[in-house]
Amino acid sequence: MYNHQEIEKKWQQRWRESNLYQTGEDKRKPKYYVLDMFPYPSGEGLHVGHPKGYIATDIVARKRLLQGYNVLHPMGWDAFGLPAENYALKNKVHPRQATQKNIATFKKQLELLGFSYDWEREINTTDPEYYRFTQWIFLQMWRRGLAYESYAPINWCPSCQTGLANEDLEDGHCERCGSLVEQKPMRQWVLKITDYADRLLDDLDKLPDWEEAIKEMQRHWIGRSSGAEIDFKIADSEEKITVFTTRVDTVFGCTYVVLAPENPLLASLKPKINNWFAVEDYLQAVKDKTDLQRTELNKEKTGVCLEGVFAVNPFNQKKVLVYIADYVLNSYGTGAVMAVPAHDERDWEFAQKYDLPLKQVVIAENSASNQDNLVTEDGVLRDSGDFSGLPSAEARLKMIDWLKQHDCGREKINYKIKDWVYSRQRYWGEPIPLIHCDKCGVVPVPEEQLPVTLPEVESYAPTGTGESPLAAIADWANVSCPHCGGPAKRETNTMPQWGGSCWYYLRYLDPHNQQELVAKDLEKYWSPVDLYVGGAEHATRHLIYARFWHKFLYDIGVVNYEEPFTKLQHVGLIMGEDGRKMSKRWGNVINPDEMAERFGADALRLYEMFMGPFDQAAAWSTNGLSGTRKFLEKIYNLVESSAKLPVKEEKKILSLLHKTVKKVGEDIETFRFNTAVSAFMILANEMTDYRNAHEALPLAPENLGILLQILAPFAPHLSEELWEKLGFGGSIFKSSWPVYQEDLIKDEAVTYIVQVNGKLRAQLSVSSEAGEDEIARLALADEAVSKWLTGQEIKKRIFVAGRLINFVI
RNA sequence: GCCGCGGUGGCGGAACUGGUAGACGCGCUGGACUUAAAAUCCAGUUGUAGAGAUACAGUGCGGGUUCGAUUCCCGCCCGCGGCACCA
Repeated sequence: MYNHQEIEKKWQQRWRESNLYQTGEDKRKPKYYVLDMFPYPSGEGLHVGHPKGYIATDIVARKRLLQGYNVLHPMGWDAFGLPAENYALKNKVHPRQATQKNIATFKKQLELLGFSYDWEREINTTDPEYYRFTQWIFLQMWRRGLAYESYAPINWCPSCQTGLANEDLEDGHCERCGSLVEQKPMRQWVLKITDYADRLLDDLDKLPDWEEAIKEMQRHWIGRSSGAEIDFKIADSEEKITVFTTRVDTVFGCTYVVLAPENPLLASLKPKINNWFAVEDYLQAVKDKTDLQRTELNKEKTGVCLEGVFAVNPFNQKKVLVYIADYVLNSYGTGAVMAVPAHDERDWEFAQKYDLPLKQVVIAENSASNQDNLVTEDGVLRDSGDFSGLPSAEARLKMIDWLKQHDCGREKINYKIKDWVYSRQRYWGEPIPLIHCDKCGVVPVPEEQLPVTLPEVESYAPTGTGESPLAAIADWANVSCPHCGGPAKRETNTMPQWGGSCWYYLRYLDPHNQQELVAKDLEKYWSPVDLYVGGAEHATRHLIYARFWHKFLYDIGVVNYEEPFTKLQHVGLIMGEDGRKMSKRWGNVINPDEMAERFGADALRLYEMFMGPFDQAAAWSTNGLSGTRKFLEKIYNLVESSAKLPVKEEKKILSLLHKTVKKVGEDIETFRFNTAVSAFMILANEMTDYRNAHEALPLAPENLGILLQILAPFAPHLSEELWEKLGFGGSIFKSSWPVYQEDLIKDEAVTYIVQVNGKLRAQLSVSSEAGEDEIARLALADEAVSKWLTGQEIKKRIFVAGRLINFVI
């Protein structure tokens, strides 16, 4: 009887006691670094979806172990962040205590599933010994001008009472709590990720083993577009309006210019504006709109003309009208556009509404546009002075040259990605290691004084004033300036959730190093991460941030490689049995502990891999889990009966075993675990059928051992147990990954299909040596084939070696 | 609107570079064992017609290329994910 509870407990204990999963350091062996995205230890514990990715990495890690690699397979905790803090607030416990408790739960759950983590290397982002280096990296960025103070309006979550980065928004709402986010001007620390935008974009091409989908998401997020800035002088004034455009070629079609309502230029234009009251009304109306209302898709465009103000097109000296309108964003480009209604959809809509003139200057063949007088694609220029007759692409280059020569414009590249708002007005995060001195300005905390630890506070509730709760701790916040010794104040904002996860994969390489974040030789040996598995939701957050920090660390010589993660694989979600996302709210959460208890961790591991393609979402089915459980029972019974039954080694099954070794090996590499599990099942079914029919086992014990070796990464507990039962001795993971034999895989007989006009009419089993003519002769002799051919002329014969023969009549 | 992914039995899904559609699993139906049930084992399970051999239809829809299309091309529909007035 297969007693999974006993077996799994026994082997988990043995693995622990023998330190089986301690990372190998034998420098003669090749290395393999397999990494999971470390979890945020929430109060709810793991549900059955979390381990899916961990099972896959565990399979790969165990296979590499059997293949003789030094395998690094660590786990840790991304434990700073709002949920722990909110939980702590509600339950009046310190976030540290809540976090510790949650980590203990998570760890226990992970151990129940039999993962091969090296717990010696466990890390925790909230450990001061860890975050001293998070702070250290921040300081290096500050020193190089990559961290700066900004007073620009930022996203503010009124419920979490903190500023947020662009990446923290979903549909204009706070990603954490769902509240509508407001714009609020306040002092913030911001990281200059835009300095790295080009490299973050271009280097994606150096990552062939990243899924195209994720790279595409990052490309869009970075959103590089190249074009030009053009200066429009204001008539009878020293002021000018600079616009950004990707379509300089349409500049002769510009019939007006539009400023974003927030554009600061408006204030200096005020004296010239004849209808200031109307303008003020409009500004007020815009202000009253939420961001969502403003960006609503089908909203009709609105705006107000600045009467009395004219902008001058530098190319033809034409005076055009100036508008303000909220379809122009102040946060992108220059906060001003030249409007070319004949060649831009938005300008076209606006011009229709306000009856503004339209001038076509690009003629495109086969224009796809179905709106009158709107041509958005490239073409050939006309009515464009010296540039008439040029194709758009060429015109753009020449016109940018012209702008440079006449000093009224320049080439310009814009990005959608914004600098990373990096400070939070909350308690449970890494303190930002800076000090404000009235005399010396911003002064870094000396590196030997790191970490700046979080102080104990009475209340970690957010203040809502834009200041962190840390500001209220006078004896922590008030310090003397490290520079001049005078009275000074600590920076009291903390770092965001995503800070600690930007470099954690480096800390695993050298987790106890007190001197530096990672020793050079260890970094050189283990980097980069060979395989990184996690959810696609991190595509434009963690994965961009981490790449940014990594490139910075490369620039300052801390790491050797420009990209941290060689291969990235995303894991599809596991949904509830009702097809909805697993959540307490729907009551459809399945707990892995309970499933492991009932069916066994091995059956659970196998089932999660069997559910479907690894990267696709799939709905949970406890019935499905009973299927992989039955499969394991079959394996158990087969091996057990080997003690009682004679062995009659069967060539066909031995061949199937070797085919399975090949298939499973390949499927693990390509993340097609579902078909690997299916291959195991086919083999087990064949063996069981044989045993039932012949009262004998078709495979000798050493061949059963091969089966166990390839099964071991999937079902480690059972494989160990049966390995021991067969008397092999020692852990199965100290053995090696089997090599399949080509000669055993080759089939002696091949099944040919016989088609007439492409329709299947018969099957032929022939020797793999047989040639085309022989097969044709055999096929024609077959009654099932000949009856379709009598009285017909065979026009053509198609032969595919090893597969089919097709007669065309 | 743009970008990406997907649509195959009652369900989850197989099918390598165009070559036996529905592997494997779940569920269901019938049978064996049992006083009975569960478990287990055996058989069946895309639809239509037929007792049956078999025939025809069939991979979201409509066309096309091909001896042959789930696979390639053109035009649509639907679902999921991302971005979204980005000039």
